[in-house]
Order: sequence, then structure tokens, then C-alpha cells
Amino acid sequence: MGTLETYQRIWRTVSAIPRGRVATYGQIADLAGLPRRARLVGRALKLLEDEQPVPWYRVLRAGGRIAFTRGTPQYREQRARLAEEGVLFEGDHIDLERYGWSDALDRILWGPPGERER
DNA sequence: AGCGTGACAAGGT
DNA sequence: GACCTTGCCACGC
Repeated sequence: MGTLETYQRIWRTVSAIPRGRVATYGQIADLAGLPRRARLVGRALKLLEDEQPVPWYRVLRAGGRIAFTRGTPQYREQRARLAEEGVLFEGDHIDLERYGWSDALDRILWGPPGERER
């Protein structure tokens, strides 16, 4: 598998995170079929062009923390984008139990694939 | 062909 | 909490 295809695979997986939910780098790697390759997910997101509509801000570090250093413009932008979707912080992190994405949760909320509305 | 670096993670001290 | 170690690997020098 070429590296470009790997990045595209990661981007597609990130694009599947529903609005108002978040996932971790490691989780995205697993879901993309790339276990233990969380670093590559970070690299893939860094390489995103502005034109690509990939919700990079829904990806967090383990523990629900933002990867960027606090106080940087990127940190603030990510936090603002999440707030706009109703994802609230508890201090410096997000409660993954509450906002974390899982396929199982998707099924509970919206039913099995194919039976989803809207 | 090394070697350091990095939007990471998990386990340990 | 703050580090440290190990695993991971694409990239740039």
C-alpha cells in the first residue's frame, strides 16, 4: 500500500466522525486498519489542504486532550470549532465517555446503516 | 545510510 | 501531576 493511499484512508475515516462527536488518534488508526500507527494519523491531518472538507478538529489525543499546545491559534481554532458543535470541555479536556465516537453508539442513535434518516 | 523529529499511545516510575 | 521508555514510521536532512 502506497503512502498516499494510506493518507486517503485516514482522511476518509476522519470524515466519518459525526458532527458533535470526537475520536482519538489511536482510534482513527485502528478504524482505518492501521493499529499502533497513531502518529501517522497526526501526519495525515497536518498534510490536509484547506480545500479538503475533513473534520480534523474532531480528532483528539488520548484522554480527550487537544494535541496542539495551549494558547496557540490552532488550539483556539480547534476548541472554537468543537464548541460550535456543542462539544464542551471540562477544563483542558473533553469527556470521551460523553462525546467519544463509536460505531455502537451510532447504531443506538441512528439505527443500523441503511436505515438511517436525514 | 543514518539520525532527529513529530497534530501519538501505553505503560511505568 | 511530571517525566521516561518503548513501540511506531514517514520525512527531511
